[in-house]
Amino acid sequence: MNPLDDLNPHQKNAVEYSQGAQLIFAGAGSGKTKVLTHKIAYLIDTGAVRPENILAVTFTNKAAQELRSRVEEFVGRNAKYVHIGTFHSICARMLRREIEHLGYTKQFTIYDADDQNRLLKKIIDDTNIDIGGHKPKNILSRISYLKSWMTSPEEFKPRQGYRLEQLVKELYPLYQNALKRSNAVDFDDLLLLPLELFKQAPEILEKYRFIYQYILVDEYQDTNKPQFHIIDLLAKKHRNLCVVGDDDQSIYSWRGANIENILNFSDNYPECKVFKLEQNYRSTNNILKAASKVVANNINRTPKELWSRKSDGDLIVKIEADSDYDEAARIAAYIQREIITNKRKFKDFAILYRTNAQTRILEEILRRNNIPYTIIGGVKFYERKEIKDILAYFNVLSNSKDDINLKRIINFPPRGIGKQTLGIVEQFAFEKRISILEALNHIDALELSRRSEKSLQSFSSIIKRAADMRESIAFEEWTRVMIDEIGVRTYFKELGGEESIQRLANIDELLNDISEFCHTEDNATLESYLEKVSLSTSIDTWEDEKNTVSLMTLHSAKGLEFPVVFICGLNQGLFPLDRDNSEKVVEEERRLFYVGLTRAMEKVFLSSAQMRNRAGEMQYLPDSIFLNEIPSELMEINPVKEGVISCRCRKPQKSSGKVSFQTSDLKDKIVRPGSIVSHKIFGPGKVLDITGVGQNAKLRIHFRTCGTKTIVAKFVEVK
DNA sequence: AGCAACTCATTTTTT
DNA sequence: ATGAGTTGCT
Repeated sequence: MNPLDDLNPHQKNAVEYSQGAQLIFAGAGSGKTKVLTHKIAYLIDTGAVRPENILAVTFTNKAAQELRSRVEEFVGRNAKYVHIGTFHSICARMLRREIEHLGYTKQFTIYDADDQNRLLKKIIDDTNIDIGGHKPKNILSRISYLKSWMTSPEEFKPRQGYRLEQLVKELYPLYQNALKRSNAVDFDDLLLLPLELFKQAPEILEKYRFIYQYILVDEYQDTNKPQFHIIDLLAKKHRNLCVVGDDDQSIYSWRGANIENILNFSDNYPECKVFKLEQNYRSTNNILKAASKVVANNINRTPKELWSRKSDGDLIVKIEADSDYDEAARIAAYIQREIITNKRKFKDFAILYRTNAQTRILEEILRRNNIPYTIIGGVKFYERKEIKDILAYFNVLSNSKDDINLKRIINFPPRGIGKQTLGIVEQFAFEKRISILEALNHIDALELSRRSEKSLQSFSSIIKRAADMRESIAFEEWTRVMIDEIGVRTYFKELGGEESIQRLANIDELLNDISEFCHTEDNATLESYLEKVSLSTSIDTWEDEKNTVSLMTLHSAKGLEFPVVFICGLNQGLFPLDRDNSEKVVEEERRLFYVGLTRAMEKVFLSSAQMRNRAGEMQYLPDSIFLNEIPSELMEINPVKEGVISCRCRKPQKSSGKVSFQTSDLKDKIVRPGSIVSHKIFGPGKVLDITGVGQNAKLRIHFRTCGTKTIVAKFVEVK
């Protein structure tokens, strides 16, 4: 197929224009990915640019994969040479090659939120700084925000009387130093260090300018300051820069995304040509009208008019529920109704919400109704404890300075290295200015009991053996041997119980993942695998062909489309979420709502619940102001009456099979006096009486092994 | 050193 | 309603 075929005139103009800077305002569903795909193919096809000289930056790895496979349809194997990836993955790859200029080694570790948290906590412990009630996580998010605006520790001016800001001022430089000492970078560093590199070594900038002669950036409205500078520096010479975005879909200002980047693009590239794509191919007209009306309430935007040739379609359905449970039940009922009356499949539905905390109830109700679902987001696979522990071994093997990961595993599985022993080693390492792993080479110099010394020796030799093995066997095989060496499997097998079985299954899943990686990646190494792991998100691993309902936050839904979309929790305080009610914040929430509405192809359901359980207490919340912004003639309220919706009364049933490893088991324990239960330590026993209800009820249990004890319900298994 | 159970605070969104 | 951090027992 020709890259200029199958395009509307506006799309065609945008594809054809390939001389210099270009700004494409692409409304929701206007064929943005299509234009990017065709444009890359066009550049290659016409011989204007060689595939290896094209850089395309997308928002998620999934989008990158999709773009690559669509380009492949045009240009075949040439697609392989196009540089396509997210800002973070492209920067990580660049740093892997060049970071030594900045005093790190190529084996640097990418720290995730949990690693960052451990690192900051260690600093707080070591320095005895009193953080008086403030949480390390909050301090970190402030630091991250400063970094996303490129404010250095020295430049940051805390306001008088703001304790949190004083703490940030104190801890930010220490945190930064600690990262470097650990040969580690955080997500913000991935964007900042390339800029540092370009400044310190202009020849490297030249090199990449030479490689990336034509640059395309997707979702440009959500780029932040460092991202802007990276692109700007790279593009400055050839000035072949095509940015695509939609200011109405800018939803990441809280992490430093700067909408001005797109609104003021022509200030930096005065020669740029502006294109607008306003024909929507995704949604029915009613959906589009509603979305346009909503977003028109925002002041800070470029005016635009989305239109569609599609029919009006169904009205938007407003679901008015009594409670959050009722809301979930009604959603479940509408899904079943749509499946029966309109022959839809489970995978046609997405349920979108503002906060991850809303998943729990939805999950429970869907499960009770035998509706298969996949949760995108929440606890990610690679963040599970047992997985992170194994990955910590891998990280330590790659980067010997990584004390944070080393501390995770020095006593996992338990080998008798406690606080005391670790403290001695840490102190020694601190004094000698070496890493903990290096300190283990001098065990004899430490004053330790025979026992502790032996434990440390055994840990140290596991690491040494593993390091030696890396030389001689391939990565995939090495991981398998490693997992045996570590003894995690044996540990969980001996520990027993339901939870251990799940953990063992997850470890197998990890091995499968590694093996798949090794068979798809050209040169799979420990480092390249770790990089993939640290940069992958739950959206990236989402299998869209699986026939399940998708549950995710509105943020995660960006860039996706579904025939039927539910947006739930449309209550004032929850969506828009209240933290401070400045107009700027409401505008971003409104854009988020706009993003949600425009995900839908055929049908939208909007739900609110009068009463919701928030942080353990019931709250009455009025309807979201956003609901009033949709013209009433486009909406029908509770079209199906109460009697029809009865599924919430249904009895809990076992799930219809494996839904996903992210789905946790519903605990339907019914305990009464006389029930036989089993305790992990004390074994089987008979319940004598019960005080309280639910998971925290206290049970008096007579155990065969050790007589009568009082145990909290959640610690026993019902027979 | 290790685990069971308590207390207390906690709900934004994520690369 | 849950989880993290911590205590207190073995």
